[in-house]
Amino acid sequence: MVEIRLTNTRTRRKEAFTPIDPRNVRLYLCGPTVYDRAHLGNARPVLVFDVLVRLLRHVYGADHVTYVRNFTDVDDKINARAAATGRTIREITEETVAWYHQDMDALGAARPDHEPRATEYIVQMVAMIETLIANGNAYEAEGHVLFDVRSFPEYGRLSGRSVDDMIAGARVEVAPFKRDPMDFVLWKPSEADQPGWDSPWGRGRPGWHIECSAMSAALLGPSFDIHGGGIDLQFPHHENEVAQSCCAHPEAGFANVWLHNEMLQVEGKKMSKSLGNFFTVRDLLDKGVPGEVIRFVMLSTHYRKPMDWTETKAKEAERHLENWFFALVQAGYSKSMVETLKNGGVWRPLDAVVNALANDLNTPGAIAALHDVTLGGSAVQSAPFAASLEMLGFVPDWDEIGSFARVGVGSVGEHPARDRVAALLLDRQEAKRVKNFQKADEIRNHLQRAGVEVRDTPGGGWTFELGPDFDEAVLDDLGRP
RNA sequence: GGCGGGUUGGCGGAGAGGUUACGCAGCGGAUUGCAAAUCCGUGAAGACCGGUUCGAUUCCGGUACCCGCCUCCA
Repeated sequence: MVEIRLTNTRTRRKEAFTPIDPRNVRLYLCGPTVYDRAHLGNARPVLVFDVLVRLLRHVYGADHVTYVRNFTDVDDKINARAAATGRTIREITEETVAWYHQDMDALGAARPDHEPRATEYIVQMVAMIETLIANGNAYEAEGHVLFDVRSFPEYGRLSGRSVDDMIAGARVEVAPFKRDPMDFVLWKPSEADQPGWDSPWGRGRPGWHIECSAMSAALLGPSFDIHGGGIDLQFPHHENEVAQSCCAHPEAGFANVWLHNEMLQVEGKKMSKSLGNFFTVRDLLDKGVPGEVIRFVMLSTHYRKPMDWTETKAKEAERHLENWFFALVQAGYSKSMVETLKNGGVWRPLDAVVNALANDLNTPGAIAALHDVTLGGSAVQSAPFAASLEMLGFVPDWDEIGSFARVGVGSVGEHPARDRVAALLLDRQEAKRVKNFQKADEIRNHLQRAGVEVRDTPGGGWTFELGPDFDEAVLDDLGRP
Protein backbone atom coordinates (compact mmCIF):
# COMPACT_ATOMS: atom_id res chain seq x y z
CA MET A 1 0.00 0.00 0.00
CA VAL A 2 1.18 3.48 -0.85
CA GLU A 3 2.42 5.37 2.19
CA ILE A 4 0.88 8.81 2.38
CA ARG A 5 2.94 11.50 4.07
CA LEU A 6 1.38 14.75 5.21
CA THR A 7 2.73 17.82 6.94
CA ASN A 8 0.92 18.00 10.24
CA THR A 9 0.60 21.52 11.61
CA ARG A 10 0.14 20.06 15.07
CA THR A 11 3.63 18.51 15.10
CA ARG A 12 5.18 20.76 12.42
CA ARG A 13 6.53 17.71 10.69
CA LYS A 14 5.90 15.62 7.66
CA GLU A 15 4.60 12.29 8.97
CA ALA A 16 3.41 9.00 7.61
CA PHE A 17 -0.38 9.00 7.65
CA THR A 18 -2.03 6.19 9.60
CA PRO A 19 -5.82 6.23 9.72
CA ILE A 20 -7.63 5.51 12.96
CA ASP A 21 -9.80 3.09 10.99
CA PRO A 22 -8.62 2.18 7.47
CA ARG A 23 -12.17 1.13 6.66
CA ASN A 24 -13.39 4.64 7.36
CA VAL A 25 -10.91 7.45 6.91
CA ARG A 26 -12.53 10.63 8.18
CA LEU A 27 -11.85 14.22 7.16
CA TYR A 28 -13.31 17.59 8.02
CA LEU A 29 -12.79 20.79 6.10
CA CYS A 30 -14.00 24.16 7.35
CA GLY A 31 -16.48 25.36 4.76
CA PRO A 32 -17.72 28.82 3.95
CA THR A 33 -19.81 31.27 5.87
CA VAL A 34 -22.60 31.72 3.39
CA TYR A 35 -23.22 35.38 2.78
CA ASP A 36 -21.51 35.98 -0.56
CA ARG A 37 -19.91 34.38 -3.61
CA ALA A 38 -16.80 32.35 -2.93
CA HIS A 39 -13.70 34.28 -3.87
CA LEU A 40 -10.70 32.69 -5.49
CA GLY A 41 -8.95 32.15 -2.17
CA ASN A 42 -11.89 30.13 -0.89
CA ALA A 43 -11.32 27.66 -3.69
CA ARG A 44 -7.83 26.69 -2.61
CA PRO A 45 -8.59 24.53 0.44
CA VAL A 46 -11.51 22.99 -1.45
CA LEU A 47 -9.23 21.87 -4.25
CA VAL A 48 -6.49 20.72 -1.88
CA PHE A 49 -8.98 18.56 -0.04
CA ASP A 50 -10.55 17.36 -3.25
CA VAL A 51 -7.20 15.98 -4.35
CA LEU A 52 -6.55 14.56 -0.90
CA VAL A 53 -9.89 12.77 -0.88
CA ARG A 54 -9.28 11.35 -4.35
CA LEU A 55 -5.90 10.07 -3.17
CA LEU A 56 -7.37 8.54 -0.01
CA ARG A 57 -10.12 6.85 -1.99
CA HIS A 58 -7.51 5.49 -4.36
CA VAL A 59 -5.48 4.06 -1.50
CA TYR A 60 -8.16 2.97 0.97
CA GLY A 61 -11.06 2.38 -1.40
CA ALA A 62 -13.84 4.61 -2.62
CA ASP A 63 -16.23 3.51 0.11
CA HIS A 64 -13.78 3.87 2.96
CA VAL A 65 -13.50 7.63 3.18
CA THR A 66 -15.90 10.07 4.81
CA TYR A 67 -15.48 13.70 3.90
CA VAL A 68 -17.38 16.43 5.73
CA ARG A 69 -17.44 20.10 4.81
CA ASN A 70 -19.80 22.42 6.64
CA PHE A 71 -21.82 25.48 5.75
CA THR A 72 -21.81 28.12 8.45
CA ASP A 73 -25.22 29.67 7.99
CA VAL A 74 -25.51 31.58 11.23
CA ASP A 75 -23.13 34.48 11.53
CA ASP A 76 -23.22 38.21 12.13
CA LYS A 77 -21.95 38.88 8.61
CA ILE A 78 -25.06 37.16 7.31
CA ASN A 79 -27.21 39.20 9.65
CA ALA A 80 -25.55 42.35 8.41
CA ARG A 81 -26.12 41.35 4.80
CA ALA A 82 -29.78 40.69 5.52
CA ALA A 83 -30.20 44.03 7.24
CA ALA A 84 -28.46 45.85 4.38
CA THR A 85 -30.50 44.23 1.61
CA GLY A 86 -33.84 43.80 3.31
CA ARG A 87 -33.84 40.14 2.41
CA THR A 88 -34.32 37.29 4.82
CA ILE A 89 -31.39 35.36 6.21
CA ARG A 90 -32.85 32.19 4.76
CA GLU A 91 -32.95 33.67 1.26
CA ILE A 92 -29.36 34.78 1.50
CA THR A 93 -27.98 31.53 2.85
CA GLU A 94 -29.96 29.37 0.41
CA GLU A 95 -28.83 31.44 -2.52
CA THR A 96 -25.22 31.44 -1.40
CA VAL A 97 -25.17 27.69 -0.84
CA ALA A 98 -26.49 27.17 -4.36
CA TRP A 99 -23.84 29.50 -5.78
CA TYR A 100 -21.15 27.72 -3.83
CA HIS A 101 -22.20 24.38 -5.26
CA GLN A 102 -22.25 25.72 -8.81
CA ASP A 103 -18.85 27.34 -8.49
CA MET A 104 -17.08 24.44 -6.78
CA ASP A 105 -18.70 21.97 -9.18
CA ALA A 106 -17.25 24.01 -12.02
CA LEU A 107 -13.79 23.51 -10.54
CA GLY A 108 -14.33 19.76 -10.64
CA ALA A 109 -14.45 19.48 -6.85
CA ALA A 110 -16.52 16.47 -5.87
CA ARG A 111 -19.23 17.12 -3.29
CA PRO A 112 -18.37 15.96 0.22
CA ASP A 113 -20.25 13.06 1.75
CA HIS A 114 -21.86 15.40 4.25
CA GLU A 115 -22.45 19.13 4.07
CA PRO A 116 -23.96 19.94 7.44
CA ARG A 117 -25.39 23.36 8.13
CA ALA A 118 -24.72 25.00 11.44
CA THR A 119 -28.38 25.85 12.02
CA GLU A 120 -29.24 22.15 11.91
CA TYR A 121 -26.84 21.39 14.76
CA ILE A 122 -27.83 23.98 17.35
CA VAL A 123 -28.99 21.23 19.69
CA GLN A 124 -25.60 19.55 19.56
CA MET A 125 -23.86 22.87 20.11
CA VAL A 126 -25.95 23.65 23.17
CA ALA A 127 -25.24 20.19 24.53
CA MET A 128 -21.52 20.63 23.99
CA ILE A 129 -21.56 24.00 25.72
CA GLU A 130 -23.38 22.47 28.67
CA THR A 131 -20.69 19.81 28.89
CA LEU A 132 -17.99 22.45 28.81
CA ILE A 133 -19.65 24.32 31.66
CA ALA A 134 -20.07 21.11 33.62
CA ASN A 135 -16.41 20.24 33.08
CA GLY A 136 -15.32 23.63 34.32
CA ASN A 137 -14.06 24.86 30.95
CA ALA A 138 -16.72 27.49 30.34
CA TYR A 139 -18.72 30.02 32.33
CA GLU A 140 -21.79 32.15 31.91
CA ALA A 141 -21.53 35.91 32.15
CA GLU A 142 -24.15 38.52 31.26
CA GLY A 143 -26.09 36.22 28.96
CA HIS A 144 -22.91 35.01 27.24
CA VAL A 145 -21.14 31.74 27.66
CA LEU A 146 -17.37 32.00 27.38
CA PHE A 147 -14.62 29.45 27.07
CA ASP A 148 -12.07 29.74 29.84
CA VAL A 149 -8.72 29.46 28.06
CA ARG A 150 -6.82 29.17 31.35
CA SER A 151 -8.67 25.92 32.03
CA PHE A 152 -7.00 24.27 29.04
CA PRO A 153 -3.21 24.17 29.44
CA GLU A 154 -2.76 23.13 25.82
CA TYR A 155 -4.37 26.33 24.56
CA GLY A 156 -2.10 27.87 21.93
CA ARG A 157 -0.24 24.71 21.08
CA LEU A 158 -1.67 24.21 17.61
CA SER A 159 -0.82 27.73 16.53
CA GLY A 160 2.42 27.96 18.47
CA ARG A 161 1.38 30.84 20.65
CA SER A 162 1.19 31.39 24.34
CA VAL A 163 -1.75 33.05 25.99
CA ASP A 164 0.54 35.50 27.77
CA ASP A 165 2.30 36.57 24.58
CA MET A 166 -0.98 37.11 22.82
CA ILE A 167 -2.33 39.25 25.61
CA ALA A 168 0.85 41.31 25.54
CA GLY A 169 0.38 42.06 21.84
CA ALA A 170 -3.38 42.20 21.82
CA ARG A 171 -5.02 45.06 20.03
CA VAL A 172 -8.60 44.15 20.72
CA GLU A 173 -10.92 45.70 23.20
CA VAL A 174 -11.71 43.26 25.92
CA ALA A 175 -15.26 42.76 27.07
CA PRO A 176 -15.43 43.51 30.80
CA PHE A 177 -17.16 40.25 31.68
CA LYS A 178 -14.30 38.08 30.41
CA ARG A 179 -12.19 36.39 33.06
CA ASP A 180 -9.26 36.41 30.68
CA PRO A 181 -8.84 38.63 27.63
CA MET A 182 -8.34 35.57 25.42
CA ASP A 183 -11.57 33.89 26.48
CA PHE A 184 -13.85 33.47 23.49
CA VAL A 185 -17.59 33.31 23.00
CA LEU A 186 -19.45 30.01 22.83
CA TRP A 187 -22.93 31.48 23.03
CA LYS A 188 -24.23 35.02 22.89
CA PRO A 189 -27.62 36.61 23.44
CA SER A 190 -29.73 37.65 20.46
CA GLU A 191 -31.90 40.74 20.15
CA ALA A 192 -35.46 40.23 19.03
CA ASP A 193 -34.57 41.02 15.42
CA GLN A 194 -31.59 38.66 15.36
CA PRO A 195 -31.76 34.93 14.72
CA GLY A 196 -31.85 33.06 18.00
CA TRP A 197 -32.61 29.76 19.66
CA ASP A 198 -33.78 28.97 23.16
CA SER A 199 -31.07 27.75 25.46
CA PRO A 200 -30.35 27.39 29.16
CA TRP A 201 -28.81 30.85 28.93
CA GLY A 202 -31.75 32.48 27.23
CA ARG A 203 -32.52 33.13 23.60
CA GLY A 204 -29.27 33.43 21.71
CA ARG A 205 -26.98 32.14 18.99
CA PRO A 206 -23.68 30.29 18.87
CA GLY A 207 -20.26 31.87 18.67
CA TRP A 208 -18.12 31.34 15.63
CA HIS A 209 -16.10 28.24 16.50
CA ILE A 210 -18.50 25.89 18.24
CA GLU A 211 -20.33 24.78 15.10
CA CYS A 212 -17.31 22.96 13.68
CA SER A 213 -16.65 21.19 16.97
CA ALA A 214 -20.27 20.08 17.23
CA MET A 215 -20.68 19.01 13.62
CA SER A 216 -17.40 17.13 13.33
CA ALA A 217 -18.22 15.22 16.53
CA ALA A 218 -21.73 14.43 15.31
CA LEU A 219 -20.68 13.19 11.88
CA LEU A 220 -17.16 11.85 12.39
CA GLY A 221 -16.98 11.17 16.09
CA PRO A 222 -14.84 12.90 18.72
CA SER A 223 -11.65 11.50 17.17
CA PHE A 224 -11.03 11.60 13.47
CA ASP A 225 -8.15 11.70 11.01
CA ILE A 226 -7.67 14.95 9.17
CA HIS A 227 -8.90 18.49 9.71
CA GLY A 228 -8.04 21.31 7.38
CA GLY A 229 -8.49 24.83 6.18
CA GLY A 230 -6.57 27.95 5.27
CA ILE A 231 -3.59 28.88 7.42
CA ASP A 232 -5.42 32.02 8.51
CA LEU A 233 -7.84 29.75 10.35
CA GLN A 234 -5.07 28.24 12.42
CA PHE A 235 -5.68 30.96 14.93
CA PRO A 236 -8.11 31.61 16.39
CA HIS A 237 -10.62 29.31 14.71
CA HIS A 238 -8.82 25.99 14.84
CA GLU A 239 -7.15 26.69 18.15
CA ASN A 240 -10.56 27.29 19.63
CA GLU A 241 -12.00 24.20 18.02
CA VAL A 242 -9.26 22.14 19.61
CA ALA A 243 -9.96 23.68 23.00
CA GLN A 244 -13.71 23.06 22.76
CA SER A 245 -13.51 19.56 21.37
CA CYS A 246 -10.74 18.29 23.59
CA CYS A 247 -12.40 19.65 26.73
CA ALA A 248 -15.83 18.35 25.76
CA HIS A 249 -14.37 14.92 24.92
CA PRO A 250 -11.33 14.57 27.20
CA GLU A 251 -11.07 10.90 26.31
CA ALA A 252 -10.76 11.60 22.59
CA GLY A 253 -8.02 13.11 20.48
CA PHE A 254 -10.05 15.27 18.09
CA ALA A 255 -8.14 15.64 14.80
CA ASN A 256 -4.93 13.66 14.41
CA VAL A 257 -3.58 15.56 11.45
CA TRP A 258 -4.03 19.27 10.79
CA LEU A 259 -3.55 20.43 7.23
CA HIS A 260 -3.26 24.12 6.44
CA ASN A 261 -2.88 25.68 3.04
CA GLU A 262 -1.02 28.93 2.51
CA MET A 263 -2.72 32.05 1.24
CA LEU A 264 -3.41 33.15 -2.29
CA GLN A 265 -2.10 36.26 -3.95
CA VAL A 266 -3.01 37.93 -7.21
CA GLU A 267 -0.20 39.20 -9.43
CA GLY A 268 2.09 39.22 -6.43
CA LYS A 269 -0.18 41.08 -4.08
CA LYS A 270 -2.70 40.16 -1.48
CA MET A 271 -6.13 39.89 -3.01
CA SER A 272 -8.18 42.69 -1.53
CA LYS A 273 -11.05 44.88 -2.50
CA SER A 274 -9.03 48.03 -1.86
CA LEU A 275 -6.33 47.00 -4.35
CA GLY A 276 -8.98 46.25 -6.95
CA ASN A 277 -7.65 42.75 -7.54
CA PHE A 278 -10.42 40.97 -5.68
CA PHE A 279 -12.43 38.50 -7.64
CA THR A 280 -14.67 35.52 -7.15
CA VAL A 281 -14.55 32.14 -8.80
CA ARG A 282 -17.68 33.15 -10.68
CA ASP A 283 -15.98 36.29 -12.01
CA LEU A 284 -13.31 34.13 -13.60
CA LEU A 285 -15.75 31.57 -14.96
CA ASP A 286 -17.86 34.34 -16.47
CA LYS A 287 -14.76 35.81 -18.05
CA GLY A 288 -14.38 32.53 -19.90
CA VAL A 289 -11.67 30.95 -17.76
CA PRO A 290 -12.64 27.27 -17.59
CA GLY A 291 -12.86 25.65 -14.19
CA GLU A 292 -10.21 23.14 -15.20
CA VAL A 293 -7.81 26.00 -15.85
CA ILE A 294 -8.43 27.48 -12.41
CA ARG A 295 -7.87 24.06 -10.96
CA PHE A 296 -4.67 23.54 -12.93
CA VAL A 297 -3.21 26.86 -11.80
CA MET A 298 -4.14 26.15 -8.19
CA LEU A 299 -2.53 22.72 -8.27
CA SER A 300 0.61 24.09 -9.94
CA THR A 301 1.80 25.42 -6.61
CA HIS A 302 2.25 23.26 -3.56
CA TYR A 303 -0.50 23.88 -1.02
CA ARG A 304 1.91 24.91 1.73
CA LYS A 305 3.37 27.74 -0.32
CA PRO A 306 1.82 31.07 -1.08
CA MET A 307 0.22 30.80 -4.49
CA ASP A 308 0.19 33.64 -6.95
CA TRP A 309 -2.67 33.85 -9.45
CA THR A 310 -1.50 35.43 -12.69
CA GLU A 311 -2.90 35.75 -16.19
CA THR A 312 0.25 34.14 -17.56
CA LYS A 313 -0.27 31.03 -15.51
CA ALA A 314 -3.88 30.77 -16.60
CA LYS A 315 -2.86 30.95 -20.25
CA GLU A 316 -0.16 28.33 -19.84
CA ALA A 317 -2.56 26.07 -17.99
CA GLU A 318 -5.16 26.34 -20.72
CA ARG A 319 -2.57 25.50 -23.33
CA HIS A 320 -1.49 22.34 -21.54
CA LEU A 321 -5.01 21.12 -20.96
CA GLU A 322 -5.96 21.77 -24.56
CA ASN A 323 -3.01 19.78 -25.81
CA TRP A 324 -3.63 16.93 -23.43
CA PHE A 325 -7.31 16.68 -24.22
CA PHE A 326 -6.60 17.05 -27.90
CA ALA A 327 -4.27 14.07 -27.75
CA LEU A 328 -6.88 12.01 -25.90
CA VAL A 329 -9.60 12.91 -28.36
CA GLN A 330 -7.34 11.73 -31.14
CA ALA A 331 -6.79 8.54 -29.22
CA GLY A 332 -10.57 8.04 -29.27
CA TYR A 333 -11.46 8.99 -25.70
CA SER A 334 -15.10 9.33 -24.68
CA LYS A 335 -17.19 8.27 -21.73
CA SER A 336 -17.89 4.86 -23.22
CA MET A 337 -14.26 4.37 -24.14
CA VAL A 338 -13.25 5.11 -20.56
CA GLU A 339 -15.86 2.62 -19.34
CA THR A 340 -14.34 0.01 -21.59
CA LEU A 341 -10.85 0.76 -20.35
CA LYS A 342 -11.98 0.59 -16.74
CA ASN A 343 -13.65 -2.75 -17.33
CA GLY A 344 -10.54 -3.88 -19.13
CA GLY A 345 -8.48 -3.37 -16.01
CA VAL A 346 -6.03 -0.93 -17.56
CA TRP A 347 -7.33 2.11 -15.71
CA ARG A 348 -4.44 2.81 -13.34
CA PRO A 349 -2.95 6.21 -12.67
CA LEU A 350 0.80 6.57 -13.15
CA ASP A 351 2.93 5.56 -10.18
CA ALA A 352 4.81 8.82 -10.51
CA VAL A 353 1.57 10.75 -10.07
CA VAL A 354 0.35 8.72 -7.12
CA ASN A 355 3.76 8.89 -5.46
CA ALA A 356 3.95 12.64 -5.91
CA LEU A 357 0.51 13.07 -4.35
CA ALA A 358 1.35 10.68 -1.55
CA ASN A 359 4.32 12.88 -0.73
CA ASP A 360 2.43 15.63 1.07
CA LEU A 361 0.15 16.29 -1.90
CA ASN A 362 2.89 17.38 -4.25
CA THR A 363 0.52 18.43 -7.01
CA PRO A 364 3.21 20.34 -8.97
CA GLY A 365 5.24 17.14 -8.97
CA ALA A 366 2.22 15.19 -10.20
CA ILE A 367 1.73 17.64 -13.03
CA ALA A 368 5.43 17.40 -13.88
CA ALA A 369 4.98 13.63 -14.11
CA LEU A 370 2.19 14.17 -16.63
CA HIS A 371 4.55 16.25 -18.74
CA ASP A 372 6.90 13.29 -18.91
CA VAL A 373 4.32 11.15 -20.68
CA THR A 374 4.70 10.81 -24.41
CA LEU A 375 1.30 11.13 -25.97
CA GLY A 376 0.00 10.05 -29.32
CA GLY A 377 -0.41 6.34 -28.71
CA SER A 378 -3.54 4.26 -28.60
CA ALA A 379 -6.33 4.61 -26.07
CA VAL A 380 -4.96 1.74 -24.06
CA GLN A 381 -1.45 3.16 -24.12
CA SER A 382 -2.80 6.49 -22.91
CA ALA A 383 -4.89 4.97 -20.13
CA PRO A 384 -2.44 5.59 -17.26
CA PHE A 385 -2.12 9.19 -18.35
CA ALA A 386 -5.89 9.61 -18.64
CA ALA A 387 -6.47 7.92 -15.31
CA SER A 388 -3.95 10.30 -13.77
CA LEU A 389 -5.80 13.28 -15.20
CA GLU A 390 -8.98 11.94 -13.69
CA MET A 391 -7.30 11.39 -10.35
CA LEU A 392 -6.20 15.01 -10.32
CA GLY A 393 -9.80 15.95 -11.05
CA PHE A 394 -9.23 17.54 -14.43
CA VAL A 395 -11.94 15.57 -16.19
CA PRO A 396 -15.46 16.04 -14.89
CA ASP A 397 -16.91 14.48 -18.06
CA TRP A 398 -15.07 12.44 -20.65
CA ASP A 399 -17.63 13.32 -23.28
CA GLU A 400 -16.76 16.98 -22.89
CA ILE A 401 -13.01 16.87 -23.46
CA GLY A 402 -13.47 17.50 -27.17
CA SER A 403 -15.11 20.80 -26.56
CA PHE A 404 -12.32 21.83 -24.22
CA ALA A 405 -9.77 20.84 -26.81
CA ARG A 406 -11.83 22.78 -29.34
CA VAL A 407 -11.77 20.03 -31.86
CA GLY A 408 -13.54 20.15 -35.18
CA VAL A 409 -16.74 21.82 -36.24
CA GLY A 410 -19.88 22.11 -34.22
CA SER A 411 -18.46 20.19 -31.30
CA VAL A 412 -17.84 23.44 -29.50
CA GLY A 413 -19.71 26.45 -28.34
CA GLU A 414 -22.73 28.03 -29.86
CA HIS A 415 -21.15 30.96 -31.60
CA PRO A 416 -23.26 31.79 -34.64
CA ALA A 417 -20.17 32.46 -36.73
CA ARG A 418 -18.89 28.93 -36.31
CA ASP A 419 -20.62 27.60 -39.38
CA ARG A 420 -19.32 30.44 -41.52
CA VAL A 421 -15.78 29.81 -40.35
CA ALA A 422 -16.21 26.13 -41.00
CA ALA A 423 -17.46 26.79 -44.52
CA LEU A 424 -14.41 28.90 -45.29
CA LEU A 425 -12.15 26.21 -43.95
CA LEU A 426 -13.81 23.69 -46.21
CA ASP A 427 -12.97 25.98 -49.15
CA ARG A 428 -9.40 26.10 -47.91
CA GLN A 429 -9.29 22.34 -47.62
CA GLU A 430 -10.36 22.06 -51.23
CA ALA A 431 -7.76 24.65 -52.28
CA LYS A 432 -5.08 22.67 -50.48
CA ARG A 433 -6.26 19.49 -52.15
CA VAL A 434 -5.72 20.98 -55.58
CA LYS A 435 -2.45 22.52 -54.38
CA ASN A 436 -3.65 26.09 -54.70
CA PHE A 437 -1.61 27.11 -51.68
CA GLN A 438 -1.86 30.80 -52.40
CA LYS A 439 -5.60 30.70 -51.96
CA ALA A 440 -5.31 28.45 -48.96
CA ASP A 441 -2.95 30.83 -47.21
CA GLU A 442 -5.13 33.78 -48.13
CA ILE A 443 -8.10 32.24 -46.39
CA ARG A 444 -6.06 31.41 -43.34
CA ASN A 445 -4.66 34.94 -43.19
CA HIS A 446 -8.12 36.42 -43.42
CA LEU A 447 -9.32 34.18 -40.64
CA GLN A 448 -6.35 35.16 -38.56
CA ARG A 449 -7.20 38.80 -39.04
CA ALA A 450 -10.68 38.04 -37.75
CA GLY A 451 -9.18 36.44 -34.67
CA VAL A 452 -9.62 32.81 -35.69
CA GLU A 453 -6.72 30.51 -34.98
CA VAL A 454 -6.40 27.65 -37.43
CA ARG A 455 -4.46 24.45 -36.96
CA ASP A 456 -4.06 21.82 -39.61
CA THR A 457 -4.24 18.20 -38.62
CA PRO A 458 -2.68 15.20 -40.33
CA GLY A 459 -4.65 13.96 -43.31
CA GLY A 460 -5.79 17.38 -44.55
CA GLY A 461 -8.17 18.17 -41.69
CA TRP A 462 -8.13 21.14 -39.39
CA THR A 463 -9.28 22.58 -36.13
CA PHE A 464 -9.93 26.16 -35.23
CA GLU A 465 -10.51 28.32 -32.27
CA LEU A 466 -12.22 31.67 -31.91
CA GLY A 467 -9.67 33.82 -30.14
CA PRO A 468 -10.41 36.42 -27.51
CA ASP A 469 -10.25 39.20 -30.12
CA PHE A 470 -12.53 37.45 -32.56
CA ASP A 471 -14.40 39.99 -34.67
CA GLU A 472 -17.21 38.67 -36.79
CA ALA A 473 -17.34 41.88 -38.80
CA VAL A 474 -13.95 41.09 -40.29
CA LEU A 475 -15.39 37.83 -41.57
CA ASP A 476 -17.60 39.88 -43.85
CA ASP A 477 -14.50 41.02 -45.73
CA LEU A 478 -13.52 37.49 -46.48
CA GLY A 479 -13.58 36.39 -50.02
CA ARG A 480 -13.14 39.89 -51.36
CA PRO A 481 -10.01 40.36 -53.38
C1' G B 1 5.84 43.50 19.79
C1' G B 2 4.53 37.88 19.33
C1' C B 3 3.92 33.67 15.84
C1' G B 4 4.43 31.48 11.04
C1' G B 5 5.82 31.08 5.71
C1' G B 6 9.03 32.42 1.76
C1' U B 7 13.81 33.81 -1.04
C1' U B 8 15.97 28.25 -6.75
C1' G B 9 18.16 29.36 -13.84
C1' G B 10 14.92 35.02 -18.34
C1' C B 11 9.88 33.60 -16.02
C1' G B 12 6.93 29.81 -13.23
C1' G B 13 7.95 25.80 -9.95
C1' A B 14 9.63 20.67 -7.31
C1' G B 15 12.41 16.70 -5.11
C1' A B 16 16.83 14.85 -3.09
C1' G B 17 23.33 15.45 1.46
C1' G B 18 26.80 13.51 -3.83
C1' U B 19 23.81 11.63 -10.09
C1' U B 20 18.85 15.60 -15.86
C1' A B 21 13.20 17.89 -11.94
C1' C B 22 9.47 19.64 -14.87
C1' G B 23 6.86 23.64 -17.70
C1' C B 24 7.08 28.37 -20.50
C1' A B 25 10.44 31.35 -23.22
C1' G B 26 15.45 30.80 -26.00
C1' C B 27 18.72 28.04 -29.25
C1' G B 28 19.66 23.60 -32.75
C1' G B 29 17.29 19.63 -35.37
C1' A B 30 13.07 16.33 -37.23
C1' U B 31 8.32 16.80 -39.37
C1' U B 32 5.10 20.22 -42.50
C1' G B 33 3.47 23.03 -49.39
C1' C B 34 3.87 27.09 -45.52
C1' A B 35 2.09 28.04 -40.41
C1' A B 36 0.66 25.92 -35.84
C1' A B 37 0.98 21.73 -33.03
C1' U B 38 4.08 17.62 -32.03
C1' C B 39 8.81 15.00 -31.34
C1' C B 40 14.31 14.91 -30.32
C1' G B 41 18.45 17.61 -28.44
C1' U B 42 20.63 21.90 -25.74
C1' G B 43 22.56 26.29 -22.59
C1' A B 44 21.00 28.48 -17.83
C1' A B 45 20.03 28.27 -10.70
C1' G B 46 19.81 27.91 -5.76
C1' A B 47 19.38 35.91 -1.44
C1' C B 48 23.92 36.89 1.74
C1' C B 49 27.56 35.34 5.73
C1' G B 50 29.38 31.48 8.69
C1' G B 51 29.23 26.23 10.58
C1' U B 52 28.78 20.61 10.22
C1' U B 53 30.63 17.18 6.23
C1' C B 54 35.09 13.84 2.06
C1' G B 55 31.03 16.69 -0.28
C1' A B 56 25.25 21.35 0.79
C1' U B 57 21.14 24.51 -3.29
C1' U B 58 19.45 20.33 0.25
C1' C B 59 21.25 20.03 7.59
C1' C B 60 22.50 24.00 11.64
C1' G B 61 23.23 29.29 13.14
C1' G B 62 23.05 34.39 11.80
C1' U B 63 21.91 38.68 8.33
C1' A B 64 18.88 41.05 4.62
C1' C B 65 14.47 41.45 2.02
C1' C B 66 9.26 39.85 0.93
C1' C B 67 4.53 37.91 2.64
C1' G B 68 0.79 36.29 6.05
C1' C B 69 -1.58 35.76 10.94
C1' C B 70 -2.36 37.89 15.91
C1' U B 71 -9.00 42.31 13.94
C1' C B 72 -15.36 36.18 13.34
C1' C B 73 -11.03 36.81 5.64
C1' A B 74 -9.74 29.96 3.21
